[in-house]
Amino acid sequence: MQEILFAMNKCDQCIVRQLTSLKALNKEEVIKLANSKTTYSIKKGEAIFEEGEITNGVFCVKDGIGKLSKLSANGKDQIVKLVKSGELLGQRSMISNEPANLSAKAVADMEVCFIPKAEIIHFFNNNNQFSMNLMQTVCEDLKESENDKIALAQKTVKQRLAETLLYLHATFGENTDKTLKVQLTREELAGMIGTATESCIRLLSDFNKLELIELVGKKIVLKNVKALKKLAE
Amino acid sequence: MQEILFAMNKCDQCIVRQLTSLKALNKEEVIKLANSKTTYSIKKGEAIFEEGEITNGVFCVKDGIGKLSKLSANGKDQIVKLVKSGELLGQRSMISNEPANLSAKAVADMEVCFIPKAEIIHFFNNNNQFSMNLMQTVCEDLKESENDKIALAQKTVKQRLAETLLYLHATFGENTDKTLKVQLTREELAGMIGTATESCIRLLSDFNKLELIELVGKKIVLKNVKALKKLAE
DNA sequence: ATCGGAGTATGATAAATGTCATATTTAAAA
DNA sequence: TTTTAAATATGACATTTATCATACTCCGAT
Repeated sequence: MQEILFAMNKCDQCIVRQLTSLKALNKEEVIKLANSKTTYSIKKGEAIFEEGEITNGVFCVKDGIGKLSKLSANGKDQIVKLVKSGELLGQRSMISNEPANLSAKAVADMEVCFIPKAEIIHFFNNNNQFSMNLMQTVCEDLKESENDKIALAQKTVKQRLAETLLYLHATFGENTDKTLKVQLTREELAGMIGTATESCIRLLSDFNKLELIELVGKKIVLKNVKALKKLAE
Repeated sequence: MQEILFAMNKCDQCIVRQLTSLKALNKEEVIKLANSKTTYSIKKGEAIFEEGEITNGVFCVKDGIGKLSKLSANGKDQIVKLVKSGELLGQRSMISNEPANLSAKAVADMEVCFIPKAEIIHFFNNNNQFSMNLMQTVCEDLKESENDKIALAQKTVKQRLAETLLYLHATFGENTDKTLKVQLTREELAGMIGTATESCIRLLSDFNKLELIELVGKKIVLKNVKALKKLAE
């Protein structure tokens, strides 16, 4: 009994459970979850899994920021999505029974929990609310991806940069000195908007001169959110 | 009894059932399906649903070809996906409980069946194989969308055009005169690859001169698939 | 505190793509 | 068959973006 309570608490108090499909789990299921999960610490720059790897489960992000990316033929690392606390990683390839299509790496130190495939499938088959939640998460990802696709096809690099800076600000917030909390290199930022690193740097310079942003060393401060929004359309 | 058999046949013999998540349904469920579905004929150019509409169900494509697209601020219609016989439309927004993010229009005359949301949700909650199939379909769409995103971000218009022509050929096949079966206007083709109509026309001209394709009026014949594949990388 | 390398910045130039104007062709309607 | 509007094609040019070269700057390791 003591043990069960202990095990349960391990997941029961985790913030992630309030945010993901996992919120649909009942007490019994949470105990099952707590007993099968494994926790990992991932240092900035390290990989959680690599493209082509078979993961056999999903990773739950407890803390930190990660990027999902794919190395393209020309050697550029295209960032498809950033993930933060409360998101699941590797759901898609697990459900499709395929090796990972993307690599997952830490952009800031991360804490993640690994949940084996068998657990997820069990919850999926026995808890309608859970399966619906999971389904909705994937649908949300799909919508976002489709909208990104449209932006990539129709907006200029400048617009996409403005949009991405606003996204980073809205999603990950700022430090006390107003700089963006996610600290991506210029190369990573270029990889998010789909452009060359130099083009990205050049446009940041332009934005700086126009006082839309301020460059504090390698960090970025958004100075004129309204104008950035207008620029992004 | 006579009636039940009749109703059942209506969906039981439909090819679509062999291709979609619907293949997991049992006899009883197929009868339920047959009794609740509505069949529509959509003429080329007509809409099945428009962006922002609440559909309250999914559309099953029995025949023909459709496009999912979104009108962007600059007035261009970005095509996100083409659908053919055996695919479901509107699953995403139905599951997310949101108005449609995209418009669905016929590119060639279509036959579609509408299945009300209540039916789908019922199958989802009571048939694990169905819910898993549906989930896998959405995951497949997500993977495709992510890969499209990478292509848009990293490939040139020329590469994307080659890639798209190969996709149209592989997915929809050719007529007896070797021309592509899907007949998109140059504007639609431009909308698929995310470029200006004139750029698309110009590149088609180039491909024609290089004997990679042949332009037969408004129709297109792929003449050198190998070279196109190489071009697309 | 200094050094060295990665990351950032900027210039010069080339290449890709968009835009606007205008001609030509196609296919459907009269 | 002729007519006509829409679609396709092409030229001229502007703009955007990539590429290559080089310089600068930050920050951690020594």
